[in-house]
Amino acid sequence: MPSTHTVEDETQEETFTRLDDFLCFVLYSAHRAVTNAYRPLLDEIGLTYPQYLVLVALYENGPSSVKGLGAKLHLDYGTLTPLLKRLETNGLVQRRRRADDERSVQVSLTEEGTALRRRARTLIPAMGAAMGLTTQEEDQIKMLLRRLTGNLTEGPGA
Amino acid sequence: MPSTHTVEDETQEETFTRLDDFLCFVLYSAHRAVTNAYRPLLDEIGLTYPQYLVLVALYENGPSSVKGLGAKLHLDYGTLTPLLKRLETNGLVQRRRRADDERSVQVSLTEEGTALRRRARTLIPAMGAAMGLTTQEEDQIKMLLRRLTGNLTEGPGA
DNA sequence: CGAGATTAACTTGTGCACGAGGTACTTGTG
DNA sequence: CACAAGTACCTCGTGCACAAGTTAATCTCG
Repeated sequence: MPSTHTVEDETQEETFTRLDDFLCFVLYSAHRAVTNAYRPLLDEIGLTYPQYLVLVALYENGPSSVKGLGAKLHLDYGTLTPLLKRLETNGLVQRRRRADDERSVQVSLTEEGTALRRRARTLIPAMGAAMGLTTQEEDQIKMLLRRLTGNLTEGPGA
Repeated sequence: MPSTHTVEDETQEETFTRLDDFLCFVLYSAHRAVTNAYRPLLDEIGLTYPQYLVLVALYENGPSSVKGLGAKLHLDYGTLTPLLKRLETNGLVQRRRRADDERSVQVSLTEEGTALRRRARTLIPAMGAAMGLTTQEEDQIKMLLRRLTGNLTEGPGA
């Protein structure tokens, strides 16, 4: 009940979806709840959430270009470059220009970075438990959200 | 297949969940896909995504304290105070100290802010269409994500 | 009433996330 | 080979998002 409404505009009153029913808001809230839940665990190993994802991606795919990481994580250079520099400063990754293409920067995990990613193995089950959903429910969310993301980024599966 | 693996550590190889199967990553990707899809639409009316949510909340609940907005949106003062100042600079909200409690700041929509929120009424159906999910699927996501958020913020429904 | 606790809001600092603009290297074409 | 186009990356500016520390008003209760 918008308190600023006066009697005049009752012509099309209350056709407004409630904020709590916005899918985008539910998604936004859930995302922040999840990253906030990860935070204390990641603080212990000195990582932020996006940094953690970068280590996971590098562990999974091996040495990658910045472009490749961006494609995997859907992030651009403006986000990745400073993030990777911080990881390098902390000794977790190495950044090197490729000899065969001086434009490209090859990012690879150091031993310390590899060890840290392995140490973070416990995070997923810990978070899974805290979320309190069944495996089927998690799978259902993942399936629907992947379709949503796909539709929004590649255009509807036309 | 982590390329940095050597033969020694095959003891517990491949117990690592793939990044694309992280629920948190799926959620993070979907959230960013949605806000990126909103961006061009919001640019037209000169709002950012969180600013849009604040206008929606104010329209729905009427004049609110900063604390009240924070509770509704799960945001803290460090985020809201500068955001509200920008909205005030743009003439969309008014900020006023309450007479009966000088600690509290009452935030209310201006006429321009009210008009803008009404103008943004078309965003929800437009985005809903772009997401390409059925109403049932959207309801399912909302239901599951609300439970997830609840479990993570209030602790499991113990 | 008055000292201490509480509360509402603000400020500062760090780190994403993204757009726009810039640089250096490589490729394609005449 | 030269030069235009394209590519990979970096930088800068804006705006969240959050933690930690600060200020000022209000409440508590002795």
